[in-house]
Amino acid sequence: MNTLGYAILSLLNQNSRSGYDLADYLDSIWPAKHSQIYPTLAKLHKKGLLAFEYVEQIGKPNKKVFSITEKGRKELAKWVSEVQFSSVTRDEFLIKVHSIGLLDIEKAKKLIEERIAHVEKSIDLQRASASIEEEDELDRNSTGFAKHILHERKIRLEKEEISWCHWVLDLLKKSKPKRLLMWLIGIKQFDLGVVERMLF
Amino acid sequence: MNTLGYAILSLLNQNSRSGYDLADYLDSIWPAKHSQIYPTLAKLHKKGLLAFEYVEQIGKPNKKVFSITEKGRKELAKWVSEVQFSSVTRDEFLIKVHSIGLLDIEKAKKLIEERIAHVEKSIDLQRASASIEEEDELDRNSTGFAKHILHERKIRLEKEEISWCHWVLDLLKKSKPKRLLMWLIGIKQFDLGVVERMLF
DNA sequence: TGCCGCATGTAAGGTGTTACATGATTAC
DNA sequence: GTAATCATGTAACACCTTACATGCGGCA
Repeated sequence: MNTLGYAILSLLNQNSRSGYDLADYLDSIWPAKHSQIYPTLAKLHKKGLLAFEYVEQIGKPNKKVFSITEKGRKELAKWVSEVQFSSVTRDEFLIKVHSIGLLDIEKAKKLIEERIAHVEKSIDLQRASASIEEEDELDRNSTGFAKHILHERKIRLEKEEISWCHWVLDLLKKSKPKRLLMWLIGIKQFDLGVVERMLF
Repeated sequence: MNTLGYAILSLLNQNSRSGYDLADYLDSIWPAKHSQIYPTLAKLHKKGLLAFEYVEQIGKPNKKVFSITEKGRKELAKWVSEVQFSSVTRDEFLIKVHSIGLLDIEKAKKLIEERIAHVEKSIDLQRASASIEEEDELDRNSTGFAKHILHERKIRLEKEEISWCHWVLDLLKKSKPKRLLMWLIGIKQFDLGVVERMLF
């Protein structure tokens, strides 16, 4: 059993859903495309961890709605109890930050500002989807509890990232005069036009 | 060209290194195993983006030390200037949190506490590797600058995660009496032994 | 004696993405 | 009429991990 399988079981444990729907919900815990979800659902079904029924719809294609079985719930519970967890993050932004020295100051600022925009957009999307849910349900076993704390986690981390971005932008502003100074010391004679271009 | 290629170019742009060494440094920006690094280095070399020389060592196997070429630096600079960045995080912990309702309160706490331990260990490792570097160099183009801000980013996000963990632990403690109360309302008659087990 | 670290690589297998295939309905 | 959304799937490819192969030196 691979991790995607457990992610799917985890979602189906809260609500029966179609494979198509799963893709959206998976994004928050273990992103996957349809082409990966459908074969995995078939595999889980073959193992008896979930069941499905065809649901006819009007104006839309029919769908297969999957639900978790008792066996599936047990399998999931067992896995969740195991303490180990592997985690990988691959973010192209980190590589670009690592090579930020290759960029001139304008492009460096742009890199960070684009990141801020990107993360803020994500926060807005997050808020939009969360506002539907009610927040007073704080019982640990309720469906809303897990979603609520995962949502809070994402928002906190994203806000921290934005605060870090502003911290970097500050450093970039400060580094400018220092760079100018070092350059002036290096050449000893200077042209005011060049100085202006480096400051503004 | 894939992203790993750019990650390698980015590291080699700061320092010439062997494939074996790259693995350690890659962890912070784009994790990869040796079996993936060596073929990628060969591919980059074939494209003329990097050069290498054999370095003999005493008491250790000889190594191939790679350095970036002018062509490689240009290719990297071009890619870094492009604003788009894709990012994926796949963390089993998120799935387990999503299914936290399946665990009894002790196991739920343990899940979060293990996470705290895990992240704190990572912070310690991070600090240990960073203390070697000097911090007064704040010029944007210096080798240390990028490492310094990436290091700060990681620490900030990890601290935020720990703070979130404590927030969750608090919620778990609060949810306990409420759960008990609801249970009592449900059954109307009760056994003190059961009550004690649910509280402590 | 056996395992760990250094060092470079190949092979096989699993995971994930992009593209293809089909087909109805709704919105611009 | 063209694209977008709903809906399920397969095929080909790219990417990543695990295992294998080799070999020296140091350590318990």
